[in-house]
Amino acid sequence: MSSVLKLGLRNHREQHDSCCDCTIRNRAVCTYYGPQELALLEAIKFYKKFQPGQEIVAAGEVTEFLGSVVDGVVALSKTLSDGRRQTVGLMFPSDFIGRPMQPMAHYDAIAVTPVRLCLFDRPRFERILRDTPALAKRLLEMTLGELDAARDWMLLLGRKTANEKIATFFSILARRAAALEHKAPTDGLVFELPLTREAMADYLGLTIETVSRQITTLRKAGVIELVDARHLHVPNYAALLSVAGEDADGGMIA
Amino acid sequence: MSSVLKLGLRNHREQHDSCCDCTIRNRAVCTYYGPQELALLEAIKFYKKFQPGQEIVAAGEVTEFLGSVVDGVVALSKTLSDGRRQTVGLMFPSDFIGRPMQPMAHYDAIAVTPVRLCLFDRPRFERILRDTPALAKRLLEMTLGELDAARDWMLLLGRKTANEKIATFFSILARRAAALEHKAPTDGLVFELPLTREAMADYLGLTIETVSRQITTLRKAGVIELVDARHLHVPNYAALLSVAGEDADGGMIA
DNA sequence: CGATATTTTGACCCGGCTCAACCCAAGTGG
DNA sequence: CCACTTGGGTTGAGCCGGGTCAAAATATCG
Repeated sequence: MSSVLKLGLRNHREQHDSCCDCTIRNRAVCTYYGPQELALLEAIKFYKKFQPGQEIVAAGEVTEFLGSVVDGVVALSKTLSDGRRQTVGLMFPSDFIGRPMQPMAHYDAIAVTPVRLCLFDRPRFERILRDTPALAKRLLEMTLGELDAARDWMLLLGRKTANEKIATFFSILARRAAALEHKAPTDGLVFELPLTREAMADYLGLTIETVSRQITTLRKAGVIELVDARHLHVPNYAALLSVAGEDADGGMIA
Repeated sequence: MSSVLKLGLRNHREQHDSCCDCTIRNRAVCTYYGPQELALLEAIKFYKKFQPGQEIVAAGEVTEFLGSVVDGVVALSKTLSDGRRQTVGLMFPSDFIGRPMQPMAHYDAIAVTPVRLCLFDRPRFERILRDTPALAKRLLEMTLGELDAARDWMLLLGRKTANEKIATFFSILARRAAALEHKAPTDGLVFELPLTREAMADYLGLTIETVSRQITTLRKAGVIELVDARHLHVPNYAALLSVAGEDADGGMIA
């Protein structure tokens, strides 16, 4: 219930690290910034850690801060009054959390793994946003990317079968894992599933049981292998893509 | 198949109208522009009309133009290789079509009613975008709005029942119709359904038959009345919202 | 007016949900 | 060290909402 982005947590700030050797330096909002512009953000940034399952913001709250995911995975979710829940976005390192120019949060943000955020005070960030076009441009670029990803996900939610949903999700994780090592996905790739079955179900518009059953189905079909419940081995990436219903490398981003 | 935004249609341009008395002057990308900035866009804009069902762009095409919907409704859709189709956005007057900084279209755009677009040559528009922060700001604002709408729609696609989907869609159209007359939705509101049953099914992640059946169900429950197949009467807006599963006025935008 | 598209309705089926049991690994406390 | 929780994950049995297939009813249009 108590949101940490909401109010007065300056006391809990982590110490500064230099932006220059930040792991997300070339992918986050600050990408286009040169040294002196970067100093503007560096001056107002602070880090904050969250435990798995911890709520970062709740829908409807007024947030005082916004910023980037540095480590870990954050789920953005919406909930109906009777408890049905849909995750509308998974935020990985370098993704930006919080909506500029509109302080009220439209969705819950929950840490699904241990998370570290690089946060900025909202009014100060928005002033910098007004004054430096490079930041505005990058933010527009990232938002357009999010929009494309959201629309890809709409196709998945509205039209794909449970089996295709799981395969699509795994193929995206595989691509992401390969990209982190600066290469294309290869056969034999092994990567971690950062989500519980429940978080996967929320993201894919399914139930836990269906997620589990479809994973079993993919396993028995030889499309994937489970190292353990949280580690996946993809013997044949093309086969996975084909089950996912993507032609070649069909557009998904996040 | 042949896309009209793609190439060399300068010959088919409609005549200019003044931006000053444009019907979408205060809501489109140009909102924040003063007279002299507006002249920049005015100089390069042209109008183009489309018939219902006509394709405006196809996914994968490189588009030479982008711009605003002036009249009518455009559906943005994605299609799987076996033909399953999901509409990922409905664009109404003042909405912006086309992705700056990335010429390849990610989805089909199809006119669902007679449509008039106000178009700009891509390279020239992007130059203006670089040079005038007001445009960039407005575009960011609109894109963030689209992202919120897309995520709301993900909740609908992933978690709502067919009945709730239809009711939600109608409540949004009701809100939009009321907003056009600058007032809140009132009981007794009558408005047009601009979409065929098929287009609704594509948007809601359903089949035509289910759409038709659920409309009948809502009618028999007294939540809506059909003036004719394309005109809806809402005797009790609160009842409609309640069926839609929205608390009070739950956040939906487009 | 026939011709063609759109919408509605009916009968049936099946994929994914519900409910329930069970498994397993990791605490936790006596 | 073992008994007991606890939280994730898997599996099974049965059901039902929405899909499929088919046909009738109702626009829309030359």
